[in-house]
Amino acid sequence: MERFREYMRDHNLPLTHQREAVASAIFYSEEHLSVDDIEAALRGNEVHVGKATVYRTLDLLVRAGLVDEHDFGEGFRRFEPLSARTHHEHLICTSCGKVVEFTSERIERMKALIADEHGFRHHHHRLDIYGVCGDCQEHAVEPSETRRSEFGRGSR
Amino acid sequence: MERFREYMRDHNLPLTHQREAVASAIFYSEEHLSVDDIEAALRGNEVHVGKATVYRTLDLLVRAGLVDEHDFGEGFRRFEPLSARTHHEHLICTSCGKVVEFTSERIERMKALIADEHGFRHHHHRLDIYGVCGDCQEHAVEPSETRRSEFGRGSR
DNA sequence: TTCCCGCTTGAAACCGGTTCTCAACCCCGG
DNA sequence: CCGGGGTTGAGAACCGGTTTCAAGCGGGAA
Repeated sequence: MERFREYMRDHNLPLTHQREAVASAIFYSEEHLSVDDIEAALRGNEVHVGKATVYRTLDLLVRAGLVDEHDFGEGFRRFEPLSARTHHEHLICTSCGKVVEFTSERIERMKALIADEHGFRHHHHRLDIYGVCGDCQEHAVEPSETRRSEFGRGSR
Repeated sequence: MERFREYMRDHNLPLTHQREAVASAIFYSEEHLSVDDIEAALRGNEVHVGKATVYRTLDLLVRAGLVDEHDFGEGFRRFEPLSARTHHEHLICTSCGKVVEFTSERIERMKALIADEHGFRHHHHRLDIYGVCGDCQEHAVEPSETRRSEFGRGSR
């Protein structure tokens, strides 16, 4: 949060109530928030924040390198604070939607290697593993072969 | 293509001209096709295929496990035949959009290991590496720090 | 402190991909 | 060849996300 204020100062950008509200909503959450989540968290707050401003502030935060943007194939994006934590990958449960994070030093090294091999200047990457988490494996109907296609297209 | 007809037969689904047209458009292409690409390829054909049918048939093919669906962050989906080829990952150029495929036995092994570690029953995964390809590194303006955020949100 | 200008904001219009609706149509078993 | 249930197509609806533009602020200047 302090880093956010610092960034705004350094770039001569006005620090409005709306921007602070959106930023704190993200920074004080451990979740991967959707725009809906953020709007819900802000509802009832003393400062009202419109949808457009939420999107604009998220853009700003992503550009500032303070927030990371994800697409889990739900049809909309999710955001998470990129505090001091290192880059990490995601394990996504196709049954309940739970997201578990993990890191792998070996994958970090491998991605650079592979990009090199193909003449690419590596920039960033994304590794998402989809599966069924332990909880869902227990008290769940046997996952059918259609499970995968039911997940991932969202509700649009 | 034969596997497609087989699937339809086995599931008692009518094999219409439209479905055959869409299926062959995909199966006879080596590219990652968008719905637009598919419609363009079908234009001028003797059988006319509506947009809705293209989407419905793609759904069908994905569910049948004959086609794979990708989201490269362009704002729309792309599809590719999942013939007999093994699973592969993607290297995506953030400058020209070129997609290079690669496989890595080590990654295959690692993903299973990681899923296990967290109690997940692994199902599928996606590894996309974003960077700048060799061609674009040469005759391109020096990639600015904003390049990443400009890419990935599509043109919507 | 007050003034002022430029950046920010919000509501609503807009956009483009995808899905839904429903009447007309076709595949296919009988 | 018939009949009916699944399929099709045009367009409307839907839904994230972005743009528009008039009104409103932030914060440096005076």
